[in-house]
Amino acid sequence: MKEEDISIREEEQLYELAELFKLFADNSRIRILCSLFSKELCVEELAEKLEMSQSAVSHQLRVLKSGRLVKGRREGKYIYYSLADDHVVSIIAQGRDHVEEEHG
Amino acid sequence: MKEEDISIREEEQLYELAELFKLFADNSRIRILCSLFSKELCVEELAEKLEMSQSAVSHQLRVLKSGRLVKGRREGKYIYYSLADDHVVSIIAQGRDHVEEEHG
DNA sequence: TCAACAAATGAACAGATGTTCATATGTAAA
DNA sequence: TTTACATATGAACATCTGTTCATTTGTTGA
Repeated sequence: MKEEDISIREEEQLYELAELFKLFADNSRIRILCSLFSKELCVEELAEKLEMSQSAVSHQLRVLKSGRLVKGRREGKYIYYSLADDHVVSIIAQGRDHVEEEHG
Repeated sequence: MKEEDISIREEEQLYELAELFKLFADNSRIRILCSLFSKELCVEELAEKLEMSQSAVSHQLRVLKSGRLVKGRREGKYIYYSLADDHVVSIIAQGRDHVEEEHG
């Protein structure tokens, strides 16, 4: 038996980590998340702002919600979505730093 | 014309950001990157350690290299790969914090 | 209840992605 | 140059993923 610096426990974590990064690994989802930085928006507002169909936005919000990156708040006919977590902002900021440095 | 808090310049950045996160959004690639945290490894070492084929590892290293996340150093027959950038560690660490908190 | 609107959902489709298999390239030692 | 080994690469294939389209669910106001 040989030494491993990655235990089985950590293997599970790495899998979850990959799953987390998948949520950020799509242009539509990144744009949705960034749109929610400053204020909550309903589905139609997102769709119009991002020039996506209502259906496409809704499908992606579903993905983001199941990944606990956004949350929805019903107000009458509308459901307002916002970021579920400050981590979202810091993860994106970290990535942005990397992208910016590559151009420097 | 309506106000946008996301300029065209930023749209490009968001696209690049999604491309960056794609590199982390795969279990094989995450495992390769984490294996390179502590020390550089050649392709065969990675393949054995991660129980992947030589070809699969090589294909993924190509992706990671083109994304400037790893770099290779030839030493005779072997090519030793290592992380190209400290950002890799901090991005993964940031993600790990998020994953860990979700379990807490 | 009905009409109108907002959001969610499922099926279908096209495009992207990761692996395998076979092969080519590159390096070192005989 | 030959042989052996390390790595890279291209094609093929199966799987995954994001969008569209059609429809359903849920809410409000008449």
